[in-house]
Amino acid sequence: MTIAGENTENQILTAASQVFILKGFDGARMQAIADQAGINKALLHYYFRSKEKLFDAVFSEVAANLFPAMKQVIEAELEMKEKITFFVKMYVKTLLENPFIPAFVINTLNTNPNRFLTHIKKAGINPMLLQKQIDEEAVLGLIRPMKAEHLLVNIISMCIFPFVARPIIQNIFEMNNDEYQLYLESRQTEIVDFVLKSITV
Amino acid sequence: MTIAGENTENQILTAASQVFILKGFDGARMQAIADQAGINKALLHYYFRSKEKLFDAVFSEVAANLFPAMKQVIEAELEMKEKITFFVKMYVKTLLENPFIPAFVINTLNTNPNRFLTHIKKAGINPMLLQKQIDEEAVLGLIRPMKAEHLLVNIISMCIFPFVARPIIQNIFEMNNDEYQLYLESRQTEIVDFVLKSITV
DNA sequence: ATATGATTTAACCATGTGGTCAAAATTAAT
DNA sequence: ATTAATTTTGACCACATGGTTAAATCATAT
Repeated sequence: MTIAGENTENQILTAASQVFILKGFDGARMQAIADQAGINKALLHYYFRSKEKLFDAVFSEVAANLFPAMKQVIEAELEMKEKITFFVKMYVKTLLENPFIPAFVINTLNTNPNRFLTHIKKAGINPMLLQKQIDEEAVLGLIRPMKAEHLLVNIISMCIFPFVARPIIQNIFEMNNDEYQLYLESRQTEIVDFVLKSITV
Repeated sequence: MTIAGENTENQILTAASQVFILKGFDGARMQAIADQAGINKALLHYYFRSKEKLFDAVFSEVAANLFPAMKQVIEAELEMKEKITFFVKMYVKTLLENPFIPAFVINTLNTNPNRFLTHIKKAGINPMLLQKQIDEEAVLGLIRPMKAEHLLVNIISMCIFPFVARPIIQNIFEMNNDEYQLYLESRQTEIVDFVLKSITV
């Protein structure tokens, strides 16, 4: 077996990622993916039986790259404030490298919920651990008591939202593309500040 | 001219809203809209020339209902902390009544940016005013100094995100639908708390 | 060199899709 | 009641779309 097969498969996956992420499942065209990959449309069906299967492959890969890093930080051996600092900086950095992923996931989530649910395979994040740490540190007076499901969602919301609502925000605050890039980068420290100030007793 | 025309037009708009919001532009089918409205597909084209035009009509209406309330609060004569309290409660309440709108807008924004840009017509929100108020109250020591584009985005992020990422959050924290509803409601006070604690000097 | 299996392609196919049109049905005007 | 205008419909069209197939090309082993 030559590696050409694997190679083509990867070409297809790369092309499919790009098109699906940009257009969503419904907006993506098999022909567009084939063109992007520089191959015949029939080859798509040779490697992946259907559009759905191809999408699943792409989505799995994308989703797989999204959660583990998160999980890793959350379960790290760090004081909560350090953990938050580290998490936000890493997460926003990841988003800066893949700015269209969040909108893609949200789009899939909401227009094809069934398609998503098959892929959810337990994000693997254990909020109990997080809550435990919050409780412990609260007792020590390091942070104020709080529910993990609010703290975590607050943080992630602030990280992700500027990526999915970019056109609106950019319009309201009249930023050009360069300015918005700087804005996104500045949010790393800004979010950390904002959160730490809030959870300090 | 009878009002029957207007009536049918509204029927169509209502049906179109439902289908577009649920499926997005690309996923929506004219036939599905016609069925939902209980009319013939050709009637859609009689009242609105094309799918695009129909979508525009829907999107205009949806967008029109989204910003003005926001603008109103932001320009109100209230101290910042009161303003935030009022804004968050009102905004989350609005979202609870239209839980699928944010995902719909984000979807449109990201998969059909051009379609959106024609509708953007200046959200009308003037961030300068907000910044001015922040600066003034910061001098008075009522709140800490901060950039409006971070404060406002932080707040709106936390309000909206749980509506667009619902399946993920619900999965991670293992909530059922009722629990999630309560969670969303509880966020009204939770977000206010979180923000006020953060901006207090 | 040649047979064998994997890979790639061009040409097709069935169906779905947005959109059109002429005729029917309904409403309004005389 | 008759005409004219508006609204609604069923049938239809051109084209796009996901998918198939048989043949061609390529690689590999003998």
